[in-house]
Amino acid sequence: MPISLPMADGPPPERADAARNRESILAAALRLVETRGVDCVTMDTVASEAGVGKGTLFRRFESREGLMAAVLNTSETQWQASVISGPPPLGPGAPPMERLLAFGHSRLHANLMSASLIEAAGRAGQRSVAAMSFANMHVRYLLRELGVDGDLPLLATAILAPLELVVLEQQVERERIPVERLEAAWDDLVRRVVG
Amino acid sequence: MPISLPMADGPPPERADAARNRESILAAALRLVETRGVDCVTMDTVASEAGVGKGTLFRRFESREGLMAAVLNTSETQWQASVISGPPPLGPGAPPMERLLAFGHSRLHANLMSASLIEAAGRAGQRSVAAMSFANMHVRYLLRELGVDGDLPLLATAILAPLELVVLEQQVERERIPVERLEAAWDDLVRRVVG
DNA sequence: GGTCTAAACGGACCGCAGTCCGCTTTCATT
DNA sequence: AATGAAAGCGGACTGCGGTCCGTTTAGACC
Repeated sequence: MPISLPMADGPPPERADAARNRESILAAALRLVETRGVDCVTMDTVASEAGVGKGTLFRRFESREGLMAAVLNTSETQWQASVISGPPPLGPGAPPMERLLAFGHSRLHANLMSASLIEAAGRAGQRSVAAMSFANMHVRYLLRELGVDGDLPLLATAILAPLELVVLEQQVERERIPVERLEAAWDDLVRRVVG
Repeated sequence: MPISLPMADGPPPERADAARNRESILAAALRLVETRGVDCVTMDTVASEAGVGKGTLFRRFESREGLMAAVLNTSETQWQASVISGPPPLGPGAPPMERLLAFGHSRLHANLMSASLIEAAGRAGQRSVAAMSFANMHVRYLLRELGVDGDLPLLATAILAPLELVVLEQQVERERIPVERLEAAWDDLVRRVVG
């Protein structure tokens, strides 16, 4: 006999139809993004493809940016998994400096890879606490491991900043700088900061 | 008697009415942005306030982002002037390291100050070659002055990256980090990089 | 001043993101 | 199984960015 005690009982559970709809929306969005490309995916299309009304999309995902952030999140999660438990040097097992450099390269490539999706996710992609704060936390951990001292959270942010898409795109698309040079420059930055 | 030699004669000159319209559009946009705030300024409003048709706006400024970038450019230009010829330590006269630190602080504040406008300018704000490449050039110059060697263009980009609005906003709005701490962390970064 | 052409103009029009509100479904309770 | 209320649903509707194209105008040349 469940009695209601005066505790914070969190957000109310999701209704069955709501869950079903969310999954089918996400699946439809993922499929459409893969086949047509992000820019050609409209909310109406996703809605009709998922077999729901437009209002449902917006109730579940807040905005187009929110939906795209959710799509992006699927690949982001996979990437995080390979950082946490994948093979070295990205995953655990390699010495910290090697891990850090591998991390930077990997993130650089990942960001360029899903560039259009990241852009479409916009602020929502940035502020998904998961995305940014995971990377920051990991870098912080590696810096501590390397014996760096100082304001680690902000130092981590500082060395992650050049890997942000806005910066990368300027360099790759506008200035035609080859990726290898970006990697080398990032390695240099890290060594200066750590050293 | 002007004869037409086979030379590249650049872009054709702007017609008088076109110039007049551009100015009145820019003035109207500036005024509206100041009074109502960026987010409440629609293209239709700007058009009617400037006394021109909507088509004219888009022919002159390409897009809403382009128009906002043009508005932003007016304050950006003032800022550049104070870097080039203002009083030290931001302007010339102070030792390079002091200038560099003053530059970072100034840019940090400037970015936060015109946050909404920068966001509204979006990609157009980023890629206005003037904005980014001026800052990069200046930092490059100061680094050279300080005897730093390495890939200076990319090193400059790297230390400018944490000052980008996307990064700052995450820290200030999301993580509630006080500005003074951001300044201190940037100083620390610079000192590590310069060695 | 007349004429001719390229440039500029402007507002009707379109597509899409996002809102609103009356209807439907779920499910806890009995 | 019946019931009631809260959560969910969906599609018509709005507002804005952006385009299109028939009309107007600047200004070069005669």
